[in-house]
Amino acid sequence: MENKGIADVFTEIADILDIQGENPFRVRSYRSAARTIEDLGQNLQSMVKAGKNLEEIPGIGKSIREKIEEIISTGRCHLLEELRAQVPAGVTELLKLEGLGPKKVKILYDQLSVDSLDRLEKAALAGRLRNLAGMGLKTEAKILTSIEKYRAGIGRFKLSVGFIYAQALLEYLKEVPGVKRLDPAGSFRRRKETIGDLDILAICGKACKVMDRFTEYGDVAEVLSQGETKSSVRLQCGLQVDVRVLEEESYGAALHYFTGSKAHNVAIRERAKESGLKINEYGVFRSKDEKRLSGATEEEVFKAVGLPFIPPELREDRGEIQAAGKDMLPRLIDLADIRGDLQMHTTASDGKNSIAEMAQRAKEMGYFYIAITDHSKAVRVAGGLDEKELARHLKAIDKVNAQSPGIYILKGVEVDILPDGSLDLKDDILKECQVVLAAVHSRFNMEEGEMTRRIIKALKNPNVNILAHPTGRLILEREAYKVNLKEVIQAAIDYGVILEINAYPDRLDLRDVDARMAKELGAKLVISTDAHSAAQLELMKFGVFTARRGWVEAKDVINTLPLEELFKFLR
DNA sequence: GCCGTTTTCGGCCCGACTGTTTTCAGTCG
Repeated sequence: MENKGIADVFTEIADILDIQGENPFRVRSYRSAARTIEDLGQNLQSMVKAGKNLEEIPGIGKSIREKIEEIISTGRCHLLEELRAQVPAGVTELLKLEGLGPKKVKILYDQLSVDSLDRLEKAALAGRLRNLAGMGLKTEAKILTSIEKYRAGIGRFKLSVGFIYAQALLEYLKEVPGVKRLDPAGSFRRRKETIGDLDILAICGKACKVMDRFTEYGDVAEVLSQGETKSSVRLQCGLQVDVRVLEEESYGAALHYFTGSKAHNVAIRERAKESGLKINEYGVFRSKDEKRLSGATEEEVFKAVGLPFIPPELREDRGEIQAAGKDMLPRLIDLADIRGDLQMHTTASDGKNSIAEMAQRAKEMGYFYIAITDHSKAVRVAGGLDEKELARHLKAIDKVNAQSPGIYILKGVEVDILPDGSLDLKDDILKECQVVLAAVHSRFNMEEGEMTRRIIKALKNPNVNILAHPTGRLILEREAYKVNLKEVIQAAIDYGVILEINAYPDRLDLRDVDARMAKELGAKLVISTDAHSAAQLELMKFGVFTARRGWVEAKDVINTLPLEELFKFLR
């Protein structure tokens, strides 16, 4: 069983216990265990096999450890089966509806036997909800629209999509008279790969009409709530946006609070409590007399709990608070550290621009080098190159280099890893390349052992320099193929292969937690855009965000190096 | 259910907005 499957078991247990009105802290324990497991970066099954004591993982104690072992050895969880007999799965699904929480779901199930979306919809349409305790006409109508939205699959958005909407909205709000400051917070500011909504904080002068102007914004489909300090809307695309107006003196506390993550905030506030302080979105207060101590900047908030500033990307309660406490936070890589881009495509395969155009744009961006890495022939849909075509293409690169374009162009290729682990191009031509990326583009549905052997076999080829998008996932579209990533990373280290963080916003592969595992195991990384046009070279920032979320430093990443030193890592 | 520089028992983060309520519970972040 994969970690995700085990995490799902605990999420469902938490949902059912929540509906049953069980001790909320017990519920929280299951939820936090589920989250910890999903973020773990290491396979629980392998950990158990290796005799690791799971109770050393924070948030996992005796009871949950036993259940994990039960799930791994039997594929089942006794507690969950017991709970499901009391509350069917269709009931927990109702929790996903906006506006429905455990209390209302319990009432619906107990009093109307509502145990599915369909039955809920029928009950609402028949007007049978309005007479239940705590519900009325509005609740009934709201539930119907929630069902509709849920069915339409409105959910999370890729970070890159968030960037587009955030930029436009911030431009608009900036123009509102009286607005002094605007900052996006939330998962957007933490640069999470997907965002559920967009939080924007504002400082405004007196009588500023920012809330009115916000809810009048042209792209608003629906105003969800409007208050003096907080308003929420849903945009046409389905993205929810919240704007909060704050006082200058509490802006740092609010920025910290609304940047989250929730788990990070809880941990920080617990830490504050230990030293007799209370932290909320308005500031840092002394617990005993509520005296306000600070809160204008985030630095003040961290300082109050004895910590240095923690970059937003790290705020996931994945050890950053402990690291900050020991003054051992990583010095995270910055976009400015990047000196070149080592994966891109041209018109020779499926790109939109020529070698020279790619080089020109990269030079304008201040890069010192790029690698041109078109596809190999197995990727037919992308117009992949065969040996002869690649040979001609490499000559074309030589030609552009010879015209002194002001940037060095490495000759490269993205060669396909065939199902048996052999490469799609002959070694003779691969030897002519300065950068060989190897990547899987077919047969994603192999079983884990087979896929792991396939990739490791490819890494053993001495011509291979980089393993591109190592897990093959497409965010919100396609799961990663099954592979033992830890073994792959170890093989990459053994054979001197660099692991890619693919910056293309649909991929971000390695993921943040995987990149962190790779770094901690001692692997070297490269951040590349996989650009299919000159404009897409700008996507590098998304790869850097992912690296930062993975605790990656500039020294872990080879394309922060000057060209001469880069060559040392390219066998 | 988890956890421990006050604790192995007794805590466990905190506030805004909505809708259904005449003072608050539920939901959300």
